[in-house]
Amino acid sequence: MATATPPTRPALRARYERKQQEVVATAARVFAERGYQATSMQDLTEATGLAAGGLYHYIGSKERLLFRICDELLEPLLEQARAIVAHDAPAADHLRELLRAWLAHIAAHRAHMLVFAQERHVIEREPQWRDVRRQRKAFEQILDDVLARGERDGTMAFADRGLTLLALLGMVNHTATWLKPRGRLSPAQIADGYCDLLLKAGAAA
Amino acid sequence: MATATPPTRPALRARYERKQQEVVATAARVFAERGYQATSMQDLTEATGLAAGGLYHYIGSKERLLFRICDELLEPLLEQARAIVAHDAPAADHLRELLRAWLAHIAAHRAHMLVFAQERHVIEREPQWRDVRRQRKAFEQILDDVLARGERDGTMAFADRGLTLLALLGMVNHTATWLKPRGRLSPAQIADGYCDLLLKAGAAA
DNA sequence: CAGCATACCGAACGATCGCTCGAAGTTCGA
DNA sequence: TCGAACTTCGAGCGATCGTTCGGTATGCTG
Repeated sequence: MATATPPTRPALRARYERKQQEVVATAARVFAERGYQATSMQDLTEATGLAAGGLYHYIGSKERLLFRICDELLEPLLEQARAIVAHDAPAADHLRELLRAWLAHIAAHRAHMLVFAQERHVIEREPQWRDVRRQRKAFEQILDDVLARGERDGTMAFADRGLTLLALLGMVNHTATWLKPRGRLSPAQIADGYCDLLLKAGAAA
Repeated sequence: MATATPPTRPALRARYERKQQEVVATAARVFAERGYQATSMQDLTEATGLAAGGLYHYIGSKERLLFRICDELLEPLLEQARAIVAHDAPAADHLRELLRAWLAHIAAHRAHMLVFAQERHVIEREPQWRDVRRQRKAFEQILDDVLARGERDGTMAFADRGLTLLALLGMVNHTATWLKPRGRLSPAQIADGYCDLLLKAGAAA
């Protein structure tokens, strides 16, 4: 995996990183629309306005670009999730907060999310994607822990917690495919909708 | 879209079609694992044991192959769904039957399903995929109709039927990514789990 | 058995792929 | 203000892409 060449002079570092992120965001949009493999570097030069050489100055390689997209998606989400479960609150409250943060994140990084889901087969198979897989796993674990805690303290009672978690992951991940900026429901409303769905289905007797 | 060259002699037609379907099934497996765009025709010649010429004898083109995979997935599923809602039964029974048929279909055509989900961006954008989009839409409409009927006759009461449908589509589609042939839960158990989730969440007051 | 439809091969085609690199232009720090 | 660091260009690299096609072998059919 080739690396880009960031400037050593600190004064230029900020400008470099801003432009780099701009390139990543543009690439994410194009990847989401056309698919990662189906997008050529030529497509990206057109979308970014940079020529081939200029593009590689910022990204290192096409795969590195994909990695960056995944990292920009998962890292801040995981950090938010950890912050939420760090403070004391009932499991149901944690679940609602997690879902709201998650949906807001998806809304703000819809293209990133679509690419991440679309390239599942790359992420799942290749050894160099182990860290990405680990981040995703860690996030899912946080959700499972919250559901487990709800079961343990008697406020939730799922027929099958494992299946419930998988259902939740499915519905939320799927959201990226239909979510529109000016849709009928806001990300928070969607999050609450999913949360109520789970809490009603798992209402303690 | 190039067309393959099926034999006119009826005696050979059966053999041709059997082998053709074998090729499609193999291709679906490889596509699901590596991705459609990332799979080269060379990969397919190795997976099928056919040389390039022999392969094209059966498939016409790579895109045609993708189309066949989608059609093999959607057409029989849609037919089953129509048969289910054709007979008289309570909405909840229809829902359960639909989910069972759907999950069984996913289990039997896991690779097809993964490819279909993975290549969403192709299917969504290109005009020649209109019929495929229409089939998917028709299936979703059948599901929505069942939920709407349940609301109308008072046996179901969803906070937001539209969101519930989207959640359902999400969780079921996502199932293909984690379903294992010898998993803890059978397709029917998963279907029932999802069905109970919805019915509990949408239990009439 | 004659003869054509079918099955399959594999070299080769033009196009396009991701990426490199030397050079030119620009900006920063001393 | 001068040289080094940085940014960007774009022609062009070797590799690989999906596909074609003339060929041969193997049936089926009359």
